[in-house]
Amino acid sequence: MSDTKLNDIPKAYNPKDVEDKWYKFWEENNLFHSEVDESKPSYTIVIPPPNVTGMLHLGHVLNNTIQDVFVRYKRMKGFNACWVPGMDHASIATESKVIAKLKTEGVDKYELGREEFLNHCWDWTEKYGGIIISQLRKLGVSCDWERQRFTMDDHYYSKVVEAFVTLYNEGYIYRGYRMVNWCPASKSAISDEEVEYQTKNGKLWHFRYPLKDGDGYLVVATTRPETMLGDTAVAVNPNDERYKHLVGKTVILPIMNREIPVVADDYVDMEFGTGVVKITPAHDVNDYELGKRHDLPAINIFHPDATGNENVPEKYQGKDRYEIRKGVVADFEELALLDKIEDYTNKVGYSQRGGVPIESYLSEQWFMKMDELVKPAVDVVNEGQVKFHPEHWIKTYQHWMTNIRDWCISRQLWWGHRIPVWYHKETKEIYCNVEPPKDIENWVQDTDVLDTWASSWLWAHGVFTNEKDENYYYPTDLLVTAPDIIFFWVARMIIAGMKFKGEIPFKDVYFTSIIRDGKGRKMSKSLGNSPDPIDVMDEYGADALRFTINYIAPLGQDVLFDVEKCEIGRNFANKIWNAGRFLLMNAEKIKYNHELVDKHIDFTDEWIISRFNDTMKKLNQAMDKLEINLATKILYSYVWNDFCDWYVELAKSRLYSDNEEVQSAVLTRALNLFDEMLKMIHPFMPFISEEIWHLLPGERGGESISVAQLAEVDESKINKDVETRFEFVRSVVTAIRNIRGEMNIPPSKAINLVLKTEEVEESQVNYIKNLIRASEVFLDKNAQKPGASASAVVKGCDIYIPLEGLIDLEVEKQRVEKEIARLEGALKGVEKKLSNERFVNNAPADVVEKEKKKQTDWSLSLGKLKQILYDLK
RNA sequence: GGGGGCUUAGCUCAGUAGGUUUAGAGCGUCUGCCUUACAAGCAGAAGGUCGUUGGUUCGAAUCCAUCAGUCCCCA
Repeated sequence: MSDTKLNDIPKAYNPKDVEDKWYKFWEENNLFHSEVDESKPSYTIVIPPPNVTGMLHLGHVLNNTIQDVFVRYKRMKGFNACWVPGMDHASIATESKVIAKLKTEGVDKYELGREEFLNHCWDWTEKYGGIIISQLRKLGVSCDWERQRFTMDDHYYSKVVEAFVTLYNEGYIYRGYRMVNWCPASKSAISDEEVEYQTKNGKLWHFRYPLKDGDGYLVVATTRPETMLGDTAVAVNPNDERYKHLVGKTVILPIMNREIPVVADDYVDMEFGTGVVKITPAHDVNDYELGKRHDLPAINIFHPDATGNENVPEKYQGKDRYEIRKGVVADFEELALLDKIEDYTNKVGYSQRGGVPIESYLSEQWFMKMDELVKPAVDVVNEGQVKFHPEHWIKTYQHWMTNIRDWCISRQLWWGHRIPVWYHKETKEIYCNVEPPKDIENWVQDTDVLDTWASSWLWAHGVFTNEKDENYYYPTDLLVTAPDIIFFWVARMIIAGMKFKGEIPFKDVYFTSIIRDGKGRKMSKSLGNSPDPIDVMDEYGADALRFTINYIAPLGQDVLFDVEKCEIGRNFANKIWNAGRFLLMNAEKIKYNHELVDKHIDFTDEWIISRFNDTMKKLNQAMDKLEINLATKILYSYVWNDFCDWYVELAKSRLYSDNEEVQSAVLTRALNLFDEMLKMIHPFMPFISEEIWHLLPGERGGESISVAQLAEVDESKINKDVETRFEFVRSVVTAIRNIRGEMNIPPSKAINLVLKTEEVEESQVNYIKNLIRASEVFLDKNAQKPGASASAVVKGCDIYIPLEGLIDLEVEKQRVEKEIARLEGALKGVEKKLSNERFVNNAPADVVEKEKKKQTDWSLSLGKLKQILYDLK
């Protein structure tokens, strides 16, 4: 019971006053901590660990709000809910940021050395890791903070290394000298998935390569002139009549003055350029393959940072690849071997993290053989053990899985899980184990670390630090993630789950919308179109942001976000606040008495109870199907339309009655319904629901709404008959409000009402009277229409409003004519159906019955309206 | 080139299982209201031949095909 007075409850809801307070309360009381409890079913979510380098953005807000809604909902449904938070070390992203920071201080990574550099990374982690976590708290997430994990935690680190050793021992991991995607910025290999293709307006340079014997030359076209320094052949298509006679001949590679052969290969596209292509096996994947077929040498021309190495002319050594490009083109011009330059649009692969064009680069790397490993992961998705929402992502997943190539898992970086492999200084023997070799002085460890995703793929079980927990919480229930990491993470987690646990990592995968700005553009720092969620929460409240983002984010489609849209959530919060305020205000004068909760019940109470149960049922169904967007709409419409617009308005007459027991019964019931409604709201808007819940009189059971239990649906209370009785009242009231509106009769002006009907109950009439502010209502089954009056027909009931002196006959005629036209149109449609023999014979009987009923009802109403119109003329 | 999504009111989107009056909501627009919970509000209204063409069906926004436009992923 609260001693808050009305004066203490502000007219408008102010989230600032309440949000921090309740988060502190939840955390201090450790309400979201979960322990193994075999007597209860678990409901587990592992957070997609945000990068330590990151700041909270709207994508996180959507993603984490969805997780929180499900966790809170399940907690309130009696599950042992556990949401494990954590962070990802984000090897390449973090390392490049730390390098950039050190650079501003004039410090170089290599001068610093591995140990020192890692210390800086840990400092960075301490500093920025905390930011995103505290930002998440502001959003109200009910994570189990005692279980917070980091991919570089000792325990997790061990699991990653163990996984490597296992796969190595089983032959899934091997080392090889191969062509990889190379990021010159981070000087590391990256995986296929870390390459992003961008369309660029470039040039196509046509170079002349002189033939060794005799006159003439071949013209090759290239988008990358600088690579010609590493050319070891030119190639043509074997079917190309233009060049058949030249196959086997030799050309002189300009600048390098190297003799290189003309080879024939099907790979060459006769349509591209001149049909002659230069072959650089060391710097192009296709050329590499072609080179292997023709036994060509591969000449590497770049240092790891994509500057020229010892294999290029001295003037280009140490120069950047784009400077070399300029130089090479100039050289060709000078040699009179530049044929022409064309504009050309092509796709250039960029390093996702490094932000620079990648190189295809030959190097020694570690790879994971994927073809066997993916099989169980393909099956569990096909069989529906792991369900995708929306389902259509299955196709994308399966397509990727069945075309998968070996995964390059080594990175030439320091921040991350170091590859547990040592090489013997003398024998060059390879040792792979969790523990370093005993005679460590004779070995050197591999300097590379693992791809971040080769650590986070263990997240679903790796976050649990003992077997008891792992067995209880794993498989987890739900993974909520953006679709752009379906390959990086989702697919690989399923692979890892099947491989290391023999079980799926999660039962459902919810792919969130991608947030765009109001114009449909991706949120990006450079565009400056990405609002800071913290500012948004400061302005509108966390609840408002949470509700809004779910309200506007349909499953599986992009969501166009504008800060102003948060008004939806803010206004909704204000509505809830004021409904509460109204009830609490009355509770100061009227006694809350739980014993009266079932007393003085009429059809409006039964109606709202019916609506409540129906809503709860639909909400449960929506949540079961992971249709959170639908759930917000169900909730919104119940709260605003049913509860506030109608039920509260209907309840007023009895709250203001002179019977204290009636007052008490109505208020008690309303407060209890409001309580249940707050619980329904709570997973979506945890702060405001908690705040008001504590102001409610009566025993509310428990210290926090967040651990209260949602009402069970009582099917027997979903009452169609009662809903019909209510609908009659609503229709009559709406019809009369329409008349008031169209006739410009202000609300302050009292009216009288005549209802010509036999089937209306006194209580219905009373509610109608109150809601339309009628001074008198006359009930008469034989009523005659008063002279100057406005009329309507609702469900066979004639409504007359005498409007002597107020009525504009012309307006009234138009009103009635409009309604007649509408009904005639509708009737025509029905009659067309009913006159179609095939419809009557083939359609299900109940459908035909329904149409017949419509015909009868509308004909009746139409007849009455025509009479009314006739009288008006 | 392959795959996927989307196209419904001025805008953003719902439309679950083909039959819910002649398709709904929010925002915006228009009209009237500071009606003692809420102007962040209340009441009312206008506004759509559901992208095209065809097919299946007694019946299509809904299922199928085609085309067009648009966005994304993969190569």
